[in-house]
Amino acid sequence: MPQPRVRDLLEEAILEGELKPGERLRAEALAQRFGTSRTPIREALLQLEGQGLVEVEPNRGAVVRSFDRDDVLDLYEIRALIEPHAAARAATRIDPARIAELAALCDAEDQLVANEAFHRIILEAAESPRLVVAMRAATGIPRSFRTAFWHDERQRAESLMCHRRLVAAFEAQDAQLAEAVMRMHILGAVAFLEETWPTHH
Amino acid sequence: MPQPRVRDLLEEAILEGELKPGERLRAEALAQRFGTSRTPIREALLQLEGQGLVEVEPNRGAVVRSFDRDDVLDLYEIRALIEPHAAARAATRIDPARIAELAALCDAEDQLVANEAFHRIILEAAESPRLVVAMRAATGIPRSFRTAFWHDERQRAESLMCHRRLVAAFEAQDAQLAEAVMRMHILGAVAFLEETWPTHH
DNA sequence: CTGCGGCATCTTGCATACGAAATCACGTCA
DNA sequence: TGACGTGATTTCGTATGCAAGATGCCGCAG
Repeated sequence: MPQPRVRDLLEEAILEGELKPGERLRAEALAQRFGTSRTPIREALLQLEGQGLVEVEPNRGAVVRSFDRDDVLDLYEIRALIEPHAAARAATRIDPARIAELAALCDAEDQLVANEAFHRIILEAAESPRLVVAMRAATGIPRSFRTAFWHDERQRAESLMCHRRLVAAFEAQDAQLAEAVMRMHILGAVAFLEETWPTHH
Repeated sequence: MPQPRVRDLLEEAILEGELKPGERLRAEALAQRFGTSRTPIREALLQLEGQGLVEVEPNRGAVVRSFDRDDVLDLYEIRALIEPHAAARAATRIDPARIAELAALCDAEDQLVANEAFHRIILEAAESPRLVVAMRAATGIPRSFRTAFWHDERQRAESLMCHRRLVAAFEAQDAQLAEAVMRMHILGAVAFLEETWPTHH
């Protein structure tokens, strides 16, 4: 097991919300926090910039990217594009063991974490390395932006239903169905976002 | 204008084919080449890794990514997904000045360079920052892999026709048409690749 | 009271130094 | 002859120093 790299620790800190959007990231402070020097921190920040999690301006430092309504909708529009495609590819490539994992995740305790794992497994099952990097570059946001979903009973039920339908589609190796369900799943999230996060602020 | 960053010089060198796929990238040698030290080189390599142009393995160094047939087809499959979407968004957002630029590019001398600019303008006109980074992460390959297109007369003619049709679609702000033409355009390239680059090696 | 200029301080960007891991070469032993 | 182990050399990863650019504060003039 490789020791945890600074990049991953920093990514986790941002996704967990310990470092908040808009917050200035001073290299020296982060170095102390992770018990290392500024060099690995700088490298991590540059990698995370390519992932859209931080913004680095030359000679002015890095800040955690801020995500307003338009950003998040933009992001989900790309998910709505990429993930159905990934699901379609996965339908004819995924192996039974993975399908079992997906099925298990439907009954998991922590639905927030389970949901992430669920989508990641499908993305990887698409067996398109480029698709993975495209998603990574486009879709990282702090989890706090997604917790709203899991507080709404109807949304949670619909999500779970979609996941179960996806498992069924994979078992039947039905690419069209998988694609359609995934598109509905993502667009459902978009609609929920637009409802609960109205324009007027 | 900011001075040319090492990252861009290195990217150019790879896209131009000066550094060939599979070639080992020793930090010290690159540092001398660009008249700098290893630190900026390391940072550039990590950024380009996120862009899919190089592969960095811990404690073992960086290599220019090799692109085999499957890689390139995988890449074009993602273009076929993203660029039609970008074209559809651009159709209702692009301003007339940009359309004029696109029209001018159809008559440009260097079709290889003009083609790149053409697609970049459309991508930016989609006004989706996430879409831009997704494309960048997914679609960088050395230009040598694309030169084949411009040696085939029929392919060149079809390409030019698609470009002109796209300009017309933008003038009419017809998102559906723009999307369809762009999809045909990219899938045409895929078909050409599959013809000219047969599986049997 | 407000806007501006200059100085002190802080932060970044790059170069360099040093320890650690990997690679390579060579000699030994089966 | 071939496989393996050991030492030398190369290359990477991290820490730190220093110069250049950015930030912030205070005083001054209008």
